[in-house]
Amino acid sequence: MPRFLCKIVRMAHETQALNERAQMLLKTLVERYIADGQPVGSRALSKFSGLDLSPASIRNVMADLEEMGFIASPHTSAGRVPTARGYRFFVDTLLTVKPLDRIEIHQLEGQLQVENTQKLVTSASHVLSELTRFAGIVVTPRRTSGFRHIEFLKLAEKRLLLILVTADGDVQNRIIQTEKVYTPSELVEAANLLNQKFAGCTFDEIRRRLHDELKQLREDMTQLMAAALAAGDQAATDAAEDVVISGEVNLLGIDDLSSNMSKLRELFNLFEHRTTLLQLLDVSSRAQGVQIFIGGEAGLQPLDECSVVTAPYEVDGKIVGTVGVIGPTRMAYERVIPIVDVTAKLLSSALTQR
Amino acid sequence: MPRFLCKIVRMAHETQALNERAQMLLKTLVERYIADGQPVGSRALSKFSGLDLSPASIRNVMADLEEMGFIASPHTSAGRVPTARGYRFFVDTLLTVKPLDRIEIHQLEGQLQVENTQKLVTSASHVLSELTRFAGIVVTPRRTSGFRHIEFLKLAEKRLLLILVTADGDVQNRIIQTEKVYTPSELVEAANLLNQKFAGCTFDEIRRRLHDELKQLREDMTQLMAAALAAGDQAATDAAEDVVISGEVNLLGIDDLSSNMSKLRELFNLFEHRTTLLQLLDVSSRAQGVQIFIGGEAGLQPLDECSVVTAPYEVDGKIVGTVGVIGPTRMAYERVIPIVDVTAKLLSSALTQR
DNA sequence: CATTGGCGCTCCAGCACCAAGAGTGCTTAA
DNA sequence: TTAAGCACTCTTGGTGCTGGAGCGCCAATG
Repeated sequence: MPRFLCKIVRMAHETQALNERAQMLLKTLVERYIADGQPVGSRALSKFSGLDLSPASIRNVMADLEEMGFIASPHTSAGRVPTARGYRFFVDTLLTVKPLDRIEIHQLEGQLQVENTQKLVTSASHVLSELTRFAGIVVTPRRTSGFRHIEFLKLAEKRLLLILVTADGDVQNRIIQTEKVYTPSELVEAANLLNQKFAGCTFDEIRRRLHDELKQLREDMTQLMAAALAAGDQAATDAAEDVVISGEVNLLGIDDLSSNMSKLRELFNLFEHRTTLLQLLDVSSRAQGVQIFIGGEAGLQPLDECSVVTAPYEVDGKIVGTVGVIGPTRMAYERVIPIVDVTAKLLSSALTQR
Repeated sequence: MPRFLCKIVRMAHETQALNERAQMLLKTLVERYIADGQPVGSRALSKFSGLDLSPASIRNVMADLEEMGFIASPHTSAGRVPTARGYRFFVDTLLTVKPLDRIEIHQLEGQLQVENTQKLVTSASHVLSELTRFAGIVVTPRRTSGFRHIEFLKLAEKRLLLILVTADGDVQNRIIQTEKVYTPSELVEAANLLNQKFAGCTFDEIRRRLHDELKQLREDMTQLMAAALAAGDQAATDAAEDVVISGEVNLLGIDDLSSNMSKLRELFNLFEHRTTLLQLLDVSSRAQGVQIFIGGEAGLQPLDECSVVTAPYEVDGKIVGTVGVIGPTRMAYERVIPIVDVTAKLLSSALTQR
């Protein structure tokens, strides 16, 4: 039993009511529908289920399944289509995922660019979209707000460049306008002070502790410090978590989605509205392992006919972000799930090494 | 006569053949078509041209215009639609642009984020897409490959962070793996050497000149230098020109484009293929002032039903990049042109100030 | 009693057909 | 040169028809 089946909502009456045959039929129905997108009729099901039942018998079971809300028919005389609930049950208890084989994992690993965090995250998103042919999403890790090293660099008379190496090795830079003209040695002095006394602290901490020492400092130094703190603070919030999306284009080709243009537009608007997406993905980062949101389960209308498959990734055992895929609800889950799973793991190990 | 009408291909016979009346009619035809997207018939033209001609007379002129390739009819009994050539003539000699008023310019100016080059460019692209409701594009300035300041920072035993301030004030950083463990003072020494001797040079120059001095340096120093140079080179190519696009979503709503899905997909694929786009925009940066590419004029099929309006921007009088808008050929040029024009100018002045 | 075959019913997709409307081209008259 | 009239063409929207797919129900069957 794979451990990423987290949201198992296996209500008692469901498994009771769904005998083996019904489950089997639901399974093949969903599989067939995922495979070719057409409503599945009793005839087809009788052929592909491997159960050696006549269409008539199957019709009875299908009627039951429909009553229980697992499947629905678009109109009177079409085949049946899985409902969101049907998909849910399918991925939770019927789905059999085959893990990626070694070769695929190696390919995937090779495509990650490990030069720096930014590139790593971007390439992960890219790989996800390439492999699944859907949209890949990665939430960048929240930066720890502490700093490791600070440096002042004189650009012009009254313009300084503040270089800030954060605790996790990323570099931020900010231009500061000053009132006074500082000499290089003053700048070095200020930087040294900050580095020696406060390296590793958050800017809030520094501000608090600096307050006590402020009296012993010269006026101009104080100003420089204050500017540095403000800039640092801004840099910290600036580097807040963000979400990287790639391969949105792929979704244009999915006919399930591109049939109604307005839905598609909403979806793409959602992509531009990072914050909303972030909330959804934040939820997923609280759980462990692969999570699947089907249709509007996430509470966002634009995702009506989409599913989101996510998995958190971690640094040194602590969850710091989420990777995932957004595609049509009618997607090949047994393929997408291991891809997301493995990507999360590779990302974790790549980040932990550094 | 506005100076951004650069590509005036006013062949002699064209202006000769197009008497004032024909020009007037072509103008109102294009304007009407741009306004409501329907083929324009002789009746409508007679009403809106202000020429007090009967539909029958106008039909004669329209027949001429069609023969000359300025307009075309989608089918026998529809109105007429401007051809690419018709649009061309329209924007080149018939169009009257009204410049933005002061208030709009100020609004626009307020939306540009001047914190750093990256933000400036991104916000410019954003502003363009917001104002025109099409896709905004900005080619980031090519970085000058020289450097202003170098700094080494020890991350771990054998891991260094190379901080590189380029001549134009942008900061790059690279992680370097070393073989030897360097002491902080060694790092300072190396940085000082590079800063004092080579500030302002390109990395190629440094490499050449360093070659002579290499003998006088200790072995470990040489290695450090080599690593720095390699990283610097990579950073320089890495920060090569790139193109920032925003508001692609807007194009989903344009019914001219979203009618045929496959075209739309091609278009979005083009957006992901930065390099191709870059070539097109590079061409535009050779000319001065606003340039307009109509339909496939740029030589790219995906842009069949699109127009591209571009303008180069400059730093200290030297053209360093291009801003522009991609939208449907049926766009309100008299509005888009000044927006692009002003954005380019604002960007220029914002960049020159720093 | 579960399973099956058969029958009637419903709905959709595709096609042909028709009428209305819009707009043109051509011809003729002022 | 301009205008008016007329015949012609083409699109658009609506209607009606047919074949096919699939279901529900019912009775028969092992």
